[in-house]
Amino acid sequence: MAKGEETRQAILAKAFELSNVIGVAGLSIGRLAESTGLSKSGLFAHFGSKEALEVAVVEEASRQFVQDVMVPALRQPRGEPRVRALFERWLAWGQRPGGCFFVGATAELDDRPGLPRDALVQACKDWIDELTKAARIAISEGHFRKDLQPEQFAFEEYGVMLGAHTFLKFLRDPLSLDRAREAFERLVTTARSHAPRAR
Amino acid sequence: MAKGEETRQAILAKAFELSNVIGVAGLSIGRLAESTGLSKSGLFAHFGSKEALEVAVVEEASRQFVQDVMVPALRQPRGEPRVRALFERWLAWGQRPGGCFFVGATAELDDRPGLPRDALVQACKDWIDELTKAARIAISEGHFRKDLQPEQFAFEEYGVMLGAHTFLKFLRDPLSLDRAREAFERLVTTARSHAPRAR
DNA sequence: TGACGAATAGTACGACCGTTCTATTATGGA
DNA sequence: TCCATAATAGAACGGTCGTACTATTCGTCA
Repeated sequence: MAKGEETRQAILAKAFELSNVIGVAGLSIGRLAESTGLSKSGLFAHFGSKEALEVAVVEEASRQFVQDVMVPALRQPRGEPRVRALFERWLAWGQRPGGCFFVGATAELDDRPGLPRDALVQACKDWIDELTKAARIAISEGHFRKDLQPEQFAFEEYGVMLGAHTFLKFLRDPLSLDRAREAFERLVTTARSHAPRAR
Repeated sequence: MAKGEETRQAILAKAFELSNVIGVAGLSIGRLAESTGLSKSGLFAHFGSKEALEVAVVEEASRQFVQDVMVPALRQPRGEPRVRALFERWLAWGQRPGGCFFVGATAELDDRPGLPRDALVQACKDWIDELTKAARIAISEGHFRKDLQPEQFAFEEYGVMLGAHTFLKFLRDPLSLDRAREAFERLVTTARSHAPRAR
């Protein structure tokens, strides 16, 4: 009883680590079995199907994301400090070996309907929702202007994260993090007061 | 002589169409042969290897991108109009069935060194370079403020595009395009005059 | 300690992958 | 028109994939 759950967790930890680099769909059962020291069929028995394994990996990634990014950031004071913490924690998360798991998995699953996709969509929505809520709190705390749209703020913040990821992991631009932080500062600055309506 | 080139082009057109949905790496020679009506080996002979086929597909995508996005946008007047045209043309490009080819391919190839990755990196850099140049011209035309960093502008613009793509194709958010356009307006607005340095 | 059930290994299957080799067909210039 | 050659087809290869079935080993509780 305890033994099975233990190895299952060990498999998922390794699976998440590998998925970060190869991708969720790219991860094969044979490869995963080899790097965990289990037999192919022994490992397979824990999940029943490749699809179920993928769902479990997405859930494992979500678990780690909550633990490494969300929880510490939500311990910061309400308002702008928390908004900043969410962003900085994500930057650190995105600098793992294979980059951000969710960004990589998004492209793999966006045109492949099924349970893994659904699980991933949910995880991303939860994250965006957290960004939105943090912005909303910053408004109510008086840090951000009252007519700011929290959803729009989250959308733009998410875009900065995606840009940072691409410039860092794909284009290998050493200025990636600096540019992301500057973009974030501009985002926060115009969230505090109205952007100039020039022309 | 002409015949070979003709079918090769027909193959690439179909390959690009399929890649847009399944991905560059996900596209298999057998599947591509079937949907072009050729035999597997007959098709294979045109490229010599899967890797060479992938490179050719990336080049075909670049060709179409230049034709559909870059050329029409570069016909617009120098300065802000051209910056706007580049953005709007990209939005239209990203609304194809499988979304933007390059965004999808980026995630597939970012951790897989090789010629296809190199070709894709070059294509993306060319695009970002074009965004940068357009911003630089807008500065020299007096549309954007003199101390704007064109590279930073391009980074942020690229981030908005990535966000639009994810919200549209993955999260299926119907407000995606509106949010992207609003983010772009904020970008342009703060490019015209300094953002307020509150605090 | 013994036995029962959970956990794991072993093996095999059919499908598809990229690739190679050889044979056939189509094309275009002398 | 004929023929060298380009273009395409066909069959087969070793490999890996996900999955099913059966056998063996192990952990746990009476």
